[in-house]
Amino acid sequence: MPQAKSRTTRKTRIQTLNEGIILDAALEAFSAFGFRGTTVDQIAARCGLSKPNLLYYFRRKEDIYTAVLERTVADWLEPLRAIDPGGDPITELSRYVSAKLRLSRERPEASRLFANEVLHGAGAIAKFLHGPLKDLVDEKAQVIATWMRAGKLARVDPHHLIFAVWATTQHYADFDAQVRAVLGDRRDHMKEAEQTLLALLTDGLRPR
Amino acid sequence: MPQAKSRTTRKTRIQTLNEGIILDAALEAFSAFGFRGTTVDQIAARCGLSKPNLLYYFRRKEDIYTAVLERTVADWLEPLRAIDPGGDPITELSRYVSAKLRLSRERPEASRLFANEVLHGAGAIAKFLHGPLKDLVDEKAQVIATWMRAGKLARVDPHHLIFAVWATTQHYADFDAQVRAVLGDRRDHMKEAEQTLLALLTDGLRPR
DNA sequence: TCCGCTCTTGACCATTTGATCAAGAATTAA
DNA sequence: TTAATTCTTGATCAAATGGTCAAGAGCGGA
Repeated sequence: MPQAKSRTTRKTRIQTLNEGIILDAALEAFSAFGFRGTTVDQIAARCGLSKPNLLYYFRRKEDIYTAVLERTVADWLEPLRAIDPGGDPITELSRYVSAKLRLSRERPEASRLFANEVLHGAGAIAKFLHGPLKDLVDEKAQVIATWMRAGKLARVDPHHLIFAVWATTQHYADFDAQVRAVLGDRRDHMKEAEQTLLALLTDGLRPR
Repeated sequence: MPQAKSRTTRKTRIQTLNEGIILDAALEAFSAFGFRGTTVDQIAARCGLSKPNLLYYFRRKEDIYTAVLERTVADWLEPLRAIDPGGDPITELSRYVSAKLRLSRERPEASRLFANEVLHGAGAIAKFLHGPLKDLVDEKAQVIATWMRAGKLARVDPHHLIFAVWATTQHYADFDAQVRAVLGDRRDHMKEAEQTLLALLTDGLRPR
């Protein structure tokens, strides 16, 4: 039982390798079908291991799920953390939008896994949401509030501003099926999405 | 088998009643746990009917699901359809945002059911997305484009503008767990949300 | 009231699925 | 090479679950 051992012993070469393979396959499966909609057999088939072999590395299906979530959630904070209080406000927020949009395009499964978890109550990541996430959001909301008090940004609620960025950017990963249905097979819609979101964020719709 | 009969015969009083009860319970269950995550027993328990009784009104679990989806999806188009080409652009779009936001607050389960379906590929509503939804969006995008050409709105991609409204408003239903975690138990955050979204949409962040 | 139709359910079935285990194969350290 | 450890899997199990069925209860129109 590698889980028990790993507290004291270093991980084997094969262990590291297979855990990675399993988590990759699990991300695809869980993000596509959800926790209950995914079977251990599916994950096993997807990564070419036998079902008992999966359960050798992760004792329970739930352990696979939480491991995948934890690996995903880590990257989630990065772009927000990168906002620089010393930078130009519009530039910093635009970079944030672009970074989140790039994540949506490059790792849509991760976004969908996260979305699915939150959508269903976020039971498995409640601690993350109330802890690290809330702390970082509060911190950056303070930064934005400072910018606003200095007259560098229009005054809106910083928290809801951050929500708006999350919503609009992750939409392209989470609601991909809907976006594709509405836009048809238009190419490169992410480029147009970025232009639109940046324009909206900085100048809004009222003509100047 | 009431389904077969209903083609020719009118629905019984009891039939109408129970189908309503079942679909209400099913909406709660499916939106909370997804299709695979919901059991027929759960729905039955929630509405006080026996499992075989549910399956008397809806032969298969999937029939319950699609029935709930159809009932939900109908309301989905309404606010967008209400956009008036003859009205003031900023006013019309602001009303659209407010209407969608109100839906998120008053019927979050419906929003989450829809979100979950799209998130997982939208297999059960593909026809709706490619048909009625796309048609209506294209129509309203034309309206918005006309407004822009007339100089009444800043020029952005109308389709992505609509996506942005969807994303930001539905976010408060779909990602409720996250919003609550970040905001704490702040009361009435929907009021602040509305102010923020309307301000962003019309004027953006650049100070004037 | 009476009869036909609708409605309800306890018992049951087949399948799926998460999880276990013992036995053997592969790997590693000496 | 050898022995200890790690890794792998076919067979199997128990529980959960979607769905069926026959038999009886309830309802509504004549």
